[in-house]
Amino acid sequence: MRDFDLRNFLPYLLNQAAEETSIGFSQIYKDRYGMLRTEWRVLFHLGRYGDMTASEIGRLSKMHKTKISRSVRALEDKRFVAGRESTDDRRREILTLLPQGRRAFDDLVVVAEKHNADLMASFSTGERAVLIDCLQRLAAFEGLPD
Amino acid sequence: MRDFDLRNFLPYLLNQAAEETSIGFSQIYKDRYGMLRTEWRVLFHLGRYGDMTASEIGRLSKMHKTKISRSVRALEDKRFVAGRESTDDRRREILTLLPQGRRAFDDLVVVAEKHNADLMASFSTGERAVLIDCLQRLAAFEGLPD
DNA sequence: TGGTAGTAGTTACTTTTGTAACCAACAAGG
DNA sequence: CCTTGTTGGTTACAAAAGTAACTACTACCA
Repeated sequence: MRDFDLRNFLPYLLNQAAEETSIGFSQIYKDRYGMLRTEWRVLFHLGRYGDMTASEIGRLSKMHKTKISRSVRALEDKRFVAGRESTDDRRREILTLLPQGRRAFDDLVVVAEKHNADLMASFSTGERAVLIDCLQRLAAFEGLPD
Repeated sequence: MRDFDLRNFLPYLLNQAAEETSIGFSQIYKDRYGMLRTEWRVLFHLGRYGDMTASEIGRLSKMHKTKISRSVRALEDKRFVAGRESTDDRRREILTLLPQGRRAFDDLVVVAEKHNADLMASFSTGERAVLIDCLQRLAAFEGLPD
C-alpha cells in the first residue's frame, strides 16, 4: 500500500498524458482559427462523420449539451458551420460544414495526423496496439456510424 | 488518411479515458470532503511525498501556481493543511498536513487504490505494464524525491 | 382532442480556470 | 549600500465550464 503513487494512478496518469499531448495541437487550432477545444471537436465530428445534430455529437463525444451549443454558436459566427431545421422533427437542427469550415477541417486533420504520428513515434507496433486498445476500453466509446 | 479517426487520436483518446476513469473517484472526494480535483492533488502530494512548498508541488504536478495557491487556501480553510514560513527563504511556505488532512488522505488513498485496481481489472499483466509505461512516457514526469 | 411526459436546444447564473499584474523577498554586481 | 533581475506566492479581472431552469416541440395514451 505504501507504494501507491500518483504515477501509477490511472486517472491522474491519463490526465497528465492528455494535457501533455494536447498542448502542441491545441496551440495550432487556437492560433490559426481562434478555436477552443470544444469547437475543434464539433468541427471534427462534422468533418469526419458527416452532418449530424448537436445531440448526436453529444452522444458520441460525451460533451455536455451546453458546451456543444456554445461551440456551434461560435462556429456559426466564424461561418464554419450552418444548421438547417430537420423536416420530420422541428426541434432538431442538422449541422453541416460550410466551405470555410471544410477548409479548416482539412487543414487541421493533416496537422492532427502528423501530431499523432509524432506522439506514437517512440512506441513499438505492439505497444501502440496495446495502448490504443486499453484506452478505447477505458474510454468506453459509443458506437459510430461507419 | 480517410481512416483517421478520433478514436485513434491520442490527445482525444487520453482525454476521454481520463474523464471516464475519474468520474467515480472525483465524486467521492467531492461528496465526502467537498474537495475539487486540484485540492485532492495538493493533498495527495503532501500526504504521499511529505512536506513541500507550493512551487515544488507545481513542478511535480505541472499545475499552474494560481491553481495551487487557491487549492492551498481551500485546504487551509478546511484545516487540512497548514503552512510555516521557511527560515532560510522567507518567500517560501512549507506546507504540511494537519491531522484532519491526514485522515482525509488516508481515507482517500484506500479508495483511490481500490478504484485503480478496478480500472485495471480487465487488463492482463502485460497490458498493464505497457499501458503504464506508455502513459508515463507521454506524461513526461519530473523526477520525484525517493 | 387534450393532458402528461420526454427530448432538442438555449439562456441565465454560478463556479472554476486562465492570464497578467503585482508584492515581497532573495541574489549578484557595481 | 543600491540597483537590476529573478523567484515564491497572491490577487484582480476575463474567459470558460457546470448547473439548472426554460422554450419549443414531439410522443403517447386516455
